[in-house]
Amino acid sequence: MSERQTLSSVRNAARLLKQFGPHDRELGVSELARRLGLGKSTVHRLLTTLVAEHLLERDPYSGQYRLGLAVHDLAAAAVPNDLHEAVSGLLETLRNRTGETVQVAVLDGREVVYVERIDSPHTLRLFLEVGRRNWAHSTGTGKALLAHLPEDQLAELLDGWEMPALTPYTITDPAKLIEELRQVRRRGYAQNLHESEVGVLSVSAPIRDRTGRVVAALSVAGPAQRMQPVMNQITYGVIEAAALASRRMGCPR
Amino acid sequence: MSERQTLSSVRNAARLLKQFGPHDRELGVSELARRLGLGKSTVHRLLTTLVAEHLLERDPYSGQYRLGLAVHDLAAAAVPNDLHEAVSGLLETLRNRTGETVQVAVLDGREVVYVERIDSPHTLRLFLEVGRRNWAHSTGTGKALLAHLPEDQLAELLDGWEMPALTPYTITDPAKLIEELRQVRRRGYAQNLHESEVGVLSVSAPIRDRTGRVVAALSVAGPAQRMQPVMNQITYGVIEAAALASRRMGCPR
DNA sequence: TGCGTACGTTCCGTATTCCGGAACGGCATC
DNA sequence: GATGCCGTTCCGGAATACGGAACGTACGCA
Repeated sequence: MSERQTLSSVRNAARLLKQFGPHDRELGVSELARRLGLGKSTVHRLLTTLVAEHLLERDPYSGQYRLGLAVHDLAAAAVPNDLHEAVSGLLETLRNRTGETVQVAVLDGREVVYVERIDSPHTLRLFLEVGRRNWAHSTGTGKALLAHLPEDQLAELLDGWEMPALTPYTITDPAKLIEELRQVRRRGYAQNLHESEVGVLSVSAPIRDRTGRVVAALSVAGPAQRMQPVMNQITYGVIEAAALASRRMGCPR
Repeated sequence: MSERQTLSSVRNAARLLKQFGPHDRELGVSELARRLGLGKSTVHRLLTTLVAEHLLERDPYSGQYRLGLAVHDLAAAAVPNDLHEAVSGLLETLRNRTGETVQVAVLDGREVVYVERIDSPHTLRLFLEVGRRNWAHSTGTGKALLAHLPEDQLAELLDGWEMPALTPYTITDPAKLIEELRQVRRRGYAQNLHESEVGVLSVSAPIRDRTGRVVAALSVAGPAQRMQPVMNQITYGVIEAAALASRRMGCPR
């Protein structure tokens, strides 16, 4: 969009706010003027305005400025009400980018439930409707979710779990599943390699809420022949989309 | 401060951002113009500017605007690096307001450690230096902290805890302490009524971090004769200061 | 199917706002 | 005591910001 269509004083204010960070807790008029390339009187006026709006506050002793409480209020207001809103737009973008089915699932005991889904445009595609369930141990989303369960909850699920071998590749040994989940945590995403259905691959990454807790998993799934050649691109796209959804949920970077 | 000293377009931008909330996830040009009493073209320009700065984003389908990811980045930047920064200024204000000693403590096993302290100006005052420890069961800060421990951690502490009776009023029965802690949780603050030292009262409230977890307790303490007549005011001030510190830590309201 | 309403976008004239340099007082350092 | 840097205030100039009008589009209703 054209620079002419934006408000320079508002952009200056935004740029000023973005100067603050973990290593820049407090800043003064002159330092901000230097960083922003603005006059000191200009910066002084910006600061006064932002303090009036509680986006900044001034330390009465040092005279320096720092981010104010209204910033937290905005962040709280920015957090979506639900998962659907958090992934809004992200699934379409990823489906358009990869050409494959994109879905979001949550864990329910030893199963995953698909709560969001955008289908691949290909005729050959997975056919699973929202609300459908599948075994957690044999799907990418399931492994992405199991991997981030608290240890006691995972142990409780594993106790007495006779995992069905849906294909010759399905992990059915609890010890092997635990090792697999350790790998999932290590690299940040899960893969389903013919484990729920021969000929089907998927990549999944966790979506976290503002406390960092995993609340869902996002995945791309499709026929092995189409997925295999572009696994790296798909993996990257899944991780990026899940990270964006997490950030929308207020999860720190 | 004078209105003349602030930037009206920046104030408009701030007011616009504050229109968003849990019940106002997405807003359009005309609705914002109505709410803000501004022209639609003015609002359109504000929106375009804020989108450019990623403080807002626009839903490509509905055309409506919502808060953007930069808001979370600001909130993350707003969270103090440590507790000292979170309470900066709050202790002086509360001490000046109440005239009594104000302190912040953290829990260490069955003891509290005072990490911040502003002394009362009165000659008759508590004399405890930063770093000093005290029994958690007999202090306001201790009870405020114990009250919000996970149940298993509290049970572990209580197991085998022979609580010294520092005064005739000290709670030494674990069952009574548990009941007392339940009261503390219910009303949101703790009181020390001659329990650590006869003649000394205190009021404490918890400070929470961005996940809501209690990380410290803030309190006002002083001689019973001075504290007793103004307990309600002191209680209110303590709760308010602790809430402010919590909000600075990024804890939702 | 046509009409009315509301939305968002663009343009342009006007005047208000915003910018920044200069000057100043205060504080810290040498 | 001098110097340097900070933050604050003032004021003149010019650029920006405002908002009304006009327009196209979309939607709902009869």
